[in-house]
Amino acid sequence: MDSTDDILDLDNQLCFALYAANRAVTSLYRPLLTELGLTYPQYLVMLVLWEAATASEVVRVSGLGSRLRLDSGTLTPLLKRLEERGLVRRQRSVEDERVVTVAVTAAGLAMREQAKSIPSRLLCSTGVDSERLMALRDELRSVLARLESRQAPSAR
Amino acid sequence: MDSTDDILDLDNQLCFALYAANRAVTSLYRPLLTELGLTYPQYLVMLVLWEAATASEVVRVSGLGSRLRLDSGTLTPLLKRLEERGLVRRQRSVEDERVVTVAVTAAGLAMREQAKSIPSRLLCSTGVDSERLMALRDELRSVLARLESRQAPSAR
DNA sequence: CTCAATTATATTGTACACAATACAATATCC
DNA sequence: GGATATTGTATTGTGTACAATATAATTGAG
Repeated sequence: MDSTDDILDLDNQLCFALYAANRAVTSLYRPLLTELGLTYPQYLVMLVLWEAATASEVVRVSGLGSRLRLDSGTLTPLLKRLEERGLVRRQRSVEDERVVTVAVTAAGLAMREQAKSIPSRLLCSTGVDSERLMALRDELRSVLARLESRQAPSAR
Repeated sequence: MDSTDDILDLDNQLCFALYAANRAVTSLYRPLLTELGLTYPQYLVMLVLWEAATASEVVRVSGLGSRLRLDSGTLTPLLKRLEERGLVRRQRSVEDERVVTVAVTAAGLAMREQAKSIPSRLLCSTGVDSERLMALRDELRSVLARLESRQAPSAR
């Protein structure tokens, strides 16, 4: 195997490390979120909506999308499932009928109390010390910011 | 907002940083892989198969799964699509008929030459220096190893 | 005022992920 | 050697992702 072959070596690749680590972490969340009946992306949506409810802010589908970097093709069916379960209310704006706002219901807000234990329980289940995880998080955020500033010109 | 609310703050969470960074990196690959007509997970499968072809090793579906951390429910349809395109050959073993081996065809091997340019082109498109990315990759790998050693006892 | 461009969301189709289950073949225990 | 457990892959169903397209409402130019 010559040196150019190493370039394609799977284990050398950042992409795969990210891909595998992401799925490993998601699978750590799975059992905890199953208790709430949420999937991982649903949990992320609820996090944003809980934050907005606390700050008394109105959230649109487009706002959720830019925050979570998801498009409407992903969010619309996800939000409809949360609405069917009574956790969320979708409402078309009266000023601009193109806009759909999303807010947690009382049941959705109540779920927040159960969700509060998740971050600390997850941290325990990793077996990795928290300073190291926070450093990793910061590095990921920094790289993400750089990537997004690069693709911004013709953003989705 | 009291301090316990911070725990659920989206931006504090490693999980989201991983989730978003993974999708951002995948979307950087997308245009390059589209030239080859591959999706990102298909590309990862091809990387393993190219490596195996070089080493003259036989790869099973289960081997692909443990390497990529994917199960047969994901791999079987993916491999069938690669087979339909003539990039891959699936063959049931004669010694043990439960086993299906997967290998690249001549066309699949030829694609490797085109794929060689991908890592360096991707690196350029990130705009992040490579030392930093390698450090991030190593840290992710290390955390992944720790997570997997924890969940290993009752692995999927 | 009206047509064109833009904006915001929804819909459709393809392709992962993964849990749950099915099923067939091999291995093992007695 | 036959019941039982294990192993390896396939199938099914649910839920994301995302490109491409559709639709409807708003904005803006003339």
